[in-house]
Amino acid sequence: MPELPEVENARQVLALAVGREIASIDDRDEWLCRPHRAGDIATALKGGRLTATHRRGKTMWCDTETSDGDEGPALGVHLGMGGRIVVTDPDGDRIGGGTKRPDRRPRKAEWDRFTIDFTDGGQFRLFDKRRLGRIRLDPDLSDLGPDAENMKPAEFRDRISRGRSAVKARLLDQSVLAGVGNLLADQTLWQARIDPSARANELTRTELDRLHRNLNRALADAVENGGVHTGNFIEHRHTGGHCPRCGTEVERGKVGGRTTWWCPKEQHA
DNA sequence: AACAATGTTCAGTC
DNA sequence: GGACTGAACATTGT
Repeated sequence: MPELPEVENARQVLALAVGREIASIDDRDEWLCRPHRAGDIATALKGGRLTATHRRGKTMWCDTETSDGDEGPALGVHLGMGGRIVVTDPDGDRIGGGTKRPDRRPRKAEWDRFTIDFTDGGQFRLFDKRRLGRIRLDPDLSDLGPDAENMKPAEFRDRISRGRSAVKARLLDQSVLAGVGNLLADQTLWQARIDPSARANELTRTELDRLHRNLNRALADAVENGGVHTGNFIEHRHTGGHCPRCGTEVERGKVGGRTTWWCPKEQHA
């Protein structure tokens, strides 16, 4: 689930945990809480509270303050491939996240990989089946490019075309710009009618601007419709799928290390 | 059983 | 040294 639109949604849920006093923390999963040892995060934050939430691309972090009111370490939260944020009220009911429908999918307790208990009885949980999410103190953001949303056209052109690799690989590179994932990249390239394998530095200015406009459009659509999976190309992204514009059967390959689908008729150099 | 999965990182190569 | 590529990572679902 998590690309920029999903993560922004998760951040808004996380914001509902701000200001609540931390009673205890379960950080026993040393894989997720790397590179800390179990208890490190609990010790650092117990008695304190989250004071603000931030997001850049797919990375979130919270400012914290200690029980003395001093500034505490930032709490980094990354959803990985399939993590979700859960925040509950004192009754244990989930809050935030738009849809109030209780999820009926089976959920195992051990899939809650990190938990904060607040003194009011509510919780913050990182739910992550695949265990590729990350919780860390003072996360290093220095390798993250600017957030993919609201980039200036010139900045987008410069950063994307700076490298010689496939344009899709540039879109996925979080140090070039932060927030685009595999689905959003395929959706954007299809909308822009650009071959995912095209060398980034060989794109014309017109193509780069078209790519940028369509990234913004795909982003806005995903935010409005509730996720990158709602993109109108994504549903055709499977064997036997057809381009919703021209009807050509979509092709599948590997670009930028990820499975890639595109319309071979409309997306080529 | 084998493979893919909406992500990141590390080792290896040019 | 930088840029780039592919495998590895842990786990689940098909």
